[in-house]
Amino acid sequence: MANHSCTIHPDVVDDVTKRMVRGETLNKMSAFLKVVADPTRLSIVSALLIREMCVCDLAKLLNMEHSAVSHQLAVLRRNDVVKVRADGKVKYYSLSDEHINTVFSVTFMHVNE
Amino acid sequence: MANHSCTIHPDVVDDVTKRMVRGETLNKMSAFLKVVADPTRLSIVSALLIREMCVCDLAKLLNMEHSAVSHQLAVLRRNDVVKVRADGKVKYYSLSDEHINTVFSVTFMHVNE
DNA sequence: ACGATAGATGAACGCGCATTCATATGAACC
DNA sequence: GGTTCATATGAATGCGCGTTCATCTATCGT
Repeated sequence: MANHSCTIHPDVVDDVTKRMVRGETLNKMSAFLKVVADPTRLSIVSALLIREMCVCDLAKLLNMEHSAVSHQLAVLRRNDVVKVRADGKVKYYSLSDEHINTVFSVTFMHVNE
Repeated sequence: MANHSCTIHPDVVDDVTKRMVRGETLNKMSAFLKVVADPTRLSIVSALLIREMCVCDLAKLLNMEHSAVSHQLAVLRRNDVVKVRADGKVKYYSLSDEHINTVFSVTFMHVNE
């Protein structure tokens, strides 16, 4: 893939290759960040940080169709960002992990310089 | 956009609407997360966490073309994730912010359960 | 000044993925 | 059992964006 090798510091490349995070771990990290990077899903996270909510209220809150909300919740569920609690026909979603909270907070601080 | 309103808990919707992060702040957060969510850019961040590097070495390290690396570095630069130091014709990139470090670490812990 | 090397940038292709539409499941109430 | 309400899911469309190719700028050495 790479063209004419013009590596300036082979020793640096070797050293970093050994020590950096890569492979499957990096793919998983990328996948997780992609999940929360989507504006719609980040809105959902932002709401669930305050309290658990049902799909119906989330749809109203975000001014979206139920279907779209449900699709995004499925993505969040598959990636263990949210968990579900059923109460009759209503299903309540909440965050499943403290890490989400931390990532959200740090990102919030970052964009506010 | 939303269809027949079937809101179950109007009070909850009102409350969360007032307290949740939204609007421009949320867009900025989403944009930042998208930037670091890309596998290629996350690899670059992973490498720069260890030490500053030049484009040439990064290309070798990631087995990519210089052009692709340069494009991604431009994205990272525009979003204040990395900063540049010029030394002759060689340019050394490094992370510009401690927040990146935190987001990376927390994400790493998250994917390792 | 000229060639060589490091990097940047513009344009275009191609794919991943979010939204939409339509339909399906599943629980509650009669 | 059938209807209604809350949510889920499958298929199809459309667009954002990462990669590639080609070109351009800038800096060093001679």
